[in-house]
Amino acid sequence: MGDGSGIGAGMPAGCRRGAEDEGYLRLRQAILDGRFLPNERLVEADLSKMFNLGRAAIRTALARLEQDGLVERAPFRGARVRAISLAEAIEILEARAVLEGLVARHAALNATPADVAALRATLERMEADYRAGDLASVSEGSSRMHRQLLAVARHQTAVRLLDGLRAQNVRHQFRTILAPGRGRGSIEEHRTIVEAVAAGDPKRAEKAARRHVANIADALRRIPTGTI
Amino acid sequence: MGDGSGIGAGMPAGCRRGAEDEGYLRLRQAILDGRFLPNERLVEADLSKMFNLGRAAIRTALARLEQDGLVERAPFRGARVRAISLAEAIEILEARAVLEGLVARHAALNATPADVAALRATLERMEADYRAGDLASVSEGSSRMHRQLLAVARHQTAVRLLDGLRAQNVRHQFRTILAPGRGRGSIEEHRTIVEAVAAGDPKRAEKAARRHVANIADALRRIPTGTI
DNA sequence: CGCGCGAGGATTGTTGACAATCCTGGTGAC
DNA sequence: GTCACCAGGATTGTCAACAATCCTCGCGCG
Repeated sequence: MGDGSGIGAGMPAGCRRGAEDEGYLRLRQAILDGRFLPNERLVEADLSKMFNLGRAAIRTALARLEQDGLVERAPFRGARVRAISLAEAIEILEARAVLEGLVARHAALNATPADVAALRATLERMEADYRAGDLASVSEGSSRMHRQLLAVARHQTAVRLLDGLRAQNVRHQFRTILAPGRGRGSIEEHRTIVEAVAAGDPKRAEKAARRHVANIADALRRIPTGTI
Repeated sequence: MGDGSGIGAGMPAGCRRGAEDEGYLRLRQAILDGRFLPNERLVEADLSKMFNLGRAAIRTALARLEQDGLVERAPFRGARVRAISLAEAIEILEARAVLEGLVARHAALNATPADVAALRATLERMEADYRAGDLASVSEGSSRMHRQLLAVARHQTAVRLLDGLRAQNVRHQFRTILAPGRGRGSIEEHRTIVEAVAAGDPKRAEKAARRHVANIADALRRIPTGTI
């Protein structure tokens, strides 16, 4: 079937893993992008047609996503997007807080001057975006900084865990951005982390990162039971 | 080979999840029990015969175990037990340290008098085992206490993450038990945690738990490159 | 009118066979 | 002797069909 060719059009030949992995990655991204609602059923046949992949590939992708905590599966009843309650989102943020603290600590220990420069550049861009009122870009900058810190920390285990956790509460993320006044504080918190990393102060870096994520959790707690 | 121990013969019909889950659980347990060596190849056909399960069930089990970080899979080259280096084991312990700290903090906030009594009972038993020179039982008691703390903390996310992490460095675990003098110190650390939880002091409980796991990591660091 | 209940459709779980790919061993040229 | 190279076997990836199970809807009964 030539139809399969259309799938990963933009992908270079360097794609190590076959269609199986592709199904996993694309389905995961689809869930993260909100193209499937929480509790929406994920019917294997539908997904198979939608992604032009065999049912087997879809099936293993669903198994892996279940292990990630992104979908739920019941024996003969199929898979559905796991709905993450507010309480669970807060739990996830609590776990993220301590892990991001660990990352910041290691980042402070390992950062080179070049790393610090890159972090500062990201921070400046966030400030500019904030002054321009572009909150979406501020949020994106925050993601970027987290990724930079992960890279600097050189801690594969923390990377793996945080990837999973960040994916899980991506749906609740946008709420915190809208919290009034949160933008300003968020940038200050990022600055504190960067400065601690720049100073090579692991304890302060850890504390700052923890505080930052804990503040996000508090912001979530403060927004009671808003719809979706 | 009687190792199969009579496949699923004794299982009542009450098994919630189908054969698929059974394959996952049994294969996982087999890896954790060391019945497969690190880097050993996991051939689907062999496992299928060994566990009397279809190749499909084995395949999804392997996919899930890969997501757990217990096996590695390459596109057409099959799966093998992931070998966890000493460096990675230390990373995992670092992550565990902060997460167990989180658990201890929540345990201190949630513990009822009955919970505290149960924790103290476990501690006493560990002391008795230690005085009797039964280090294996001491280690088991330590596991038991961790499980109790998880139950008291009521933090599903932390439970999930720690389950995965503890499974991963089960292979390196036995080394730390043998570290000279570690047993005594370990029991003292457990006592510190329990007392902090009993006092309802979250900060102290977190610190104590972190310190405890950090000490295990240090013990690992001190044993250089011992074989296996 | 409410409710157990069975038939039918829909969906998943499983099996077997086939295609695609990788690894191993041997062979020949230089 | 060493290296490129190519069959042959072993193993995984994929597909289509079948069996098992669940959910829904309509029907008869109290």
